[in-house]
Amino acid sequence: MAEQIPGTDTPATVNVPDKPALEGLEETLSARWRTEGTYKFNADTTREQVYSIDTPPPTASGSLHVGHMFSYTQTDVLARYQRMTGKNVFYPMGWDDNGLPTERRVQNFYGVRCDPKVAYDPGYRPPAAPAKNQRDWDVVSRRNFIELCEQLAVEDEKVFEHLFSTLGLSVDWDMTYRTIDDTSRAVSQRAFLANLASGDAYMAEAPTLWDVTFRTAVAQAELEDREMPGAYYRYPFFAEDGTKVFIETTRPELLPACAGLVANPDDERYKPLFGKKVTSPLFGVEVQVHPHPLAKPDKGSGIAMVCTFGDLTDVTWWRELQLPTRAIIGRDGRLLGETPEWIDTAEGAAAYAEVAGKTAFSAKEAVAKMLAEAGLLDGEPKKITHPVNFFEKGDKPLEVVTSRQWYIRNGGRDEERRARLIRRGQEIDFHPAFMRSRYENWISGLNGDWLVSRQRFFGVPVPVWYPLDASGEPDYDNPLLPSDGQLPVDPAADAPAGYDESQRGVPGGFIGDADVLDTWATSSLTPQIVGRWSRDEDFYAKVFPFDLRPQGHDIIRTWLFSTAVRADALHGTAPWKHAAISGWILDPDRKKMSKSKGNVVVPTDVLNEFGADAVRYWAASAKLGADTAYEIAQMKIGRRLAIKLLNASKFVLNLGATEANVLAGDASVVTNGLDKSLLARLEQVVGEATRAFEAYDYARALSIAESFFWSFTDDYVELVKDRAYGARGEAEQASVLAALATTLDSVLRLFAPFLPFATEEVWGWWRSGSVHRAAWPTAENLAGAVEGADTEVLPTVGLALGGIRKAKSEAKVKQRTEVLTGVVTAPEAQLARLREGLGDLLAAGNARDLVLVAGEGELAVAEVELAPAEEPAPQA
RNA sequence: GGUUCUUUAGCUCAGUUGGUUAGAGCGCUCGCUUCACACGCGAGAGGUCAGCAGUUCGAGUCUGCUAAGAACCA
Repeated sequence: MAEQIPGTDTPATVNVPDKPALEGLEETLSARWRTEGTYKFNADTTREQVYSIDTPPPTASGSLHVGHMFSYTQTDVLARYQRMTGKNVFYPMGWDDNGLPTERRVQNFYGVRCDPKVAYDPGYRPPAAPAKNQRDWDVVSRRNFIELCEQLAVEDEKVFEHLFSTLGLSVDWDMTYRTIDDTSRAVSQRAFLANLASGDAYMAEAPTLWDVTFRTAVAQAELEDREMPGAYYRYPFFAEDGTKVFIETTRPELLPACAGLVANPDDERYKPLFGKKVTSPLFGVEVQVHPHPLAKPDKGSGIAMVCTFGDLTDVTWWRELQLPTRAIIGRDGRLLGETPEWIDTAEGAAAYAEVAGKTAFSAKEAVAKMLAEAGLLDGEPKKITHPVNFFEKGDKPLEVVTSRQWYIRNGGRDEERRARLIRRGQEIDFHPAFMRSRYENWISGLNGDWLVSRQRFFGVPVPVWYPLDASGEPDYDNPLLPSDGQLPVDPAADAPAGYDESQRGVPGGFIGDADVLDTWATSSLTPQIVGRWSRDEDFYAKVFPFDLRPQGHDIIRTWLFSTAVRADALHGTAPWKHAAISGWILDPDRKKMSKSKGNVVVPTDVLNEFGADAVRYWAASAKLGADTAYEIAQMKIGRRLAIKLLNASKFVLNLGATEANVLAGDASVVTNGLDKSLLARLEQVVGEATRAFEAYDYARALSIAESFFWSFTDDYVELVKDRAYGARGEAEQASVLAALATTLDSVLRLFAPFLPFATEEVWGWWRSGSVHRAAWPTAENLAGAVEGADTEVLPTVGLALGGIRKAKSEAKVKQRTEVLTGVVTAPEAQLARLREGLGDLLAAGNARDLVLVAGEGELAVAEVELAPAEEPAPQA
C-alpha cells in the first residue's frame, strides 16, 4: 500500500552524490524493484482497491519495435499513477506466442517444415543452420514442430522482457503467462466448450475464404484489400435464340464454375432475359439469368457471371438465388483434375482438359487463349486495377472454398447480438472517445460469424473428436467432448473417454478434429487467462471486469472486438471499464514504420544513448490516439529534463533541505510571500495534474508538471539562493527550506510515473522506501501555507528579474554584474507583489537598489545602471 | 463510396466550459565558462490559427460548406 502522509517515512540520512548521472540507473533500479517486489500485486485485497490492466501480450517472435516502447510506456505511466493513488495495481505481462508468426519464425530459423503425417521423433535435433533451399528443410512431426516453437519462443521472450524491464515497466513479472502454455490452452478450450454448450459456437459447412499458400481458412478480421492489376475479359453467353449476351469478368478461369448470370432488376437491357436460360461458351453449360440488386449496371457490361466462388458477392448471390454449387478450385489453389459432372458435352470436356490441374493463374491464360482461338473474345482484355481480398499475412489472392468449419457467433448474422455488442462498447470508456466509432463501424459491417478453425499446427487444438460409423465416416453432428479435467487436450494425441488409441481412424472408432483455433480465439481470452477464470473465481472477481485495456487502434476490430465478444458470451458484461487506444509510430517523414519500408528503428539503441527516462518522456508526451513521429529530438528534451531533475535536486538538498522540512500539517514556518506564492502554484499544479490523470490525459499531467518545474528552477531557486544560504536570518531560511523541500517532494512524486529512474534515484538521496510506493501528492499538507497566498507574486517577481537579466544581456555583460540602480514601473497591484519578494529580487539581480514607480501598462524595468565591468586580469 | 481524425511559429505539438495582447520545446540570432547543471544559463526574433460563410457583444475554440492529408471500413 502506498503511504498517504508525506513525511512519515523512517527518517533517512541525506546522501547526495557529487556528480549525479542517469547512466546505469536502469540496470540497478529495475533489479532492485524486482528484488523488493515494488510492483507486486497483493491478492489479499478487495475489488475496490484493485486497478487491473489487461495488457495485450506482444508476439515475442516478432521483432522489437520502437512502437512497443511507445504504447507500453503510456500504459505504464497510467499504472504508476494508479499505484500512487493507493490502488493495488494488477499489471501482468504475457507473450502471445500462439500462431502463425511463431510458426513462420521457427520454419525460417531452424529450416524445418511440419507434416502432421510424420511420426514423432523424441530425440530430434534441428539442423545447426537452416538449409538454403526450402526443399531441403527437415520435415518434422506436429509434436516436434510444436516443441521447436516453444523452445524458440522462450528465447524470444527473454529479449522482450529485458527491453520492457530496462524501459521501467512496472509489471509484476511473477505473473507472466504465454498464450500457448498449458493454462492458456485449457482456458481457451474451456471457453470454446462453454460457447459450444450455450450455442455461441457451432460447426457448419459453408463457403470460406481460403489462403492457398498457408492452406487455411481465414476470418473476416484477417482480410485486407489490396489494389491489384487485372483485366476485364469480354465474351458472350448464348441465349436460346442464339443472341449473344456479353459479360465482362476479371476471372475467366472460373467460367467452368459458372452457376448463373445476374443483372440489376431495374436494368432495361436485361429485363427480358430474367428467368431465361443461356449457355456458357467453350463448356456448353446451361445456366439461368437472375435479377439481383447487388448487380451494378455500370460495372462492365452490367451483367455478371456468378461462379462458385469467385468472391464474397458470388457467395451472396449463390445463397440468395439458391444457385447450384459448382466448385472447381481446390484447397491447393488449382482447378480440379477431373472434369466436373455438370460439364456434359464432349466439347466441354475437351475444353476442361485444357485447364484441369492448373493454378488459377495458368487456367486464366488457358481459357483466354481458347476464347480467342474460338473468336469469342470481344476485343483486347481491358487492363484495370481493382481491390482484391488477401489474407493479411499472405501473398496470393484468397479463394473461396466450401469446407466444414467452426464458428463463434459475433453478431455477423444476428442483428440483436450486434446491437448488444454495440451496447457493450458503450459500457467502455474509450480514450480518446472517438475511437469507439471504429468499434461500432466494424460491428455494423460484419457479414458473417467468426470463423475460428484453422488448418495449422502450432495453436490450441479444437477440443473435439468425432465418432466413426461402421463404414468409417465421421458423425459430425455428434462430436465427442472432453471432460473439464482433461483440459488441455490434444485430440490428435489423446483418445476421447470410452475409447482407446487403437480405435483411432477405424470404423466404429473415432477421429480427432485436426484443426487448431484461430489465435484470436485464445488471445481474446486474456482477461480470463490472467485473471484465473475457472481456476480461482475469488481472484477473478477481484480483477474482472478489468479497469483498463490499452492497445493500438489497428486492432480494435480484432483484439478489442473479439475480447468483447467472449466476455459478452461468457459473462454477460464488457471485459473492461476503460480502453486506452495508443497511436502509431511514424518515421520522421510521417510515414508509418514498417519492415518492408526499411524505416524501422531498433529500440535498444535509443535506450542506450538517451536512457529509459528520455525515451519514456517522448512516449508520454504524446496523447492517447495520436499517431506520433519518432523523434530523437523529443528524447533529448526528456533526457535534459531528467538530468535537470538530478541537478536541481542535488542543489536543493545541498542547501540543507531535508525530509524534516517537508510540510506535514503545521505550515506556520512558511512566512515569506514568495514562498507562499510558490506553494500556492504547486497546489494548483497538483490539482491540475491529478484531474488530467483522472481523465487519462497523462501527457497534460506531464506538461503541467514540467512547466512548473522549469519555473521553479529558473526563477524561484535563482531568487531564493541568498536567503537559503541564511543571509536574511533563520526564520527566512526556515521558510525557504520548507518551500524547497515540500516542492521537491511533490515534484518527485509528480514526475515519478514518467521518469521512474531519475525520481527514484533522487528519492534515495534523502528518503527511505521507493517513490513508486509513495502517495500521489495532494494539497492537504499545503493548506496552511497557501491560505491567503497570492499565486502571482512569483511570476511578477520573475518578470522583474527577467527585466534586469535583459538589461545585462543587452549590455552584453555577465549576469552577476552589479546593478547600481534601476526603475521598475508597474500598476500598484503589481508593485505590492514585488515588495513581497523585493529582498530576493535584489539579491538575485545583484542590485543595490531598485525604485518602484506606480504607472499604467505592463511591468517594465528601465534606467538600469550597471557597475563598470572589471578589467580582465592581465595575461601572465 | 461510407465513417473518423488532422490542418495553429521554419519543425514537433499544447491551447479546458467561446472571453484581455494565441503558448511550449526544438531550430535560429545575440550574449554569458554565474560557487546545481556547458548534457548548462540569460535574452531575442518568429503566427492572416488551411479557406469561405454563419451564430455571437466577442470565435483558434461553436455550426455549415470547401480544400489538403491520414486512418479504418466497404
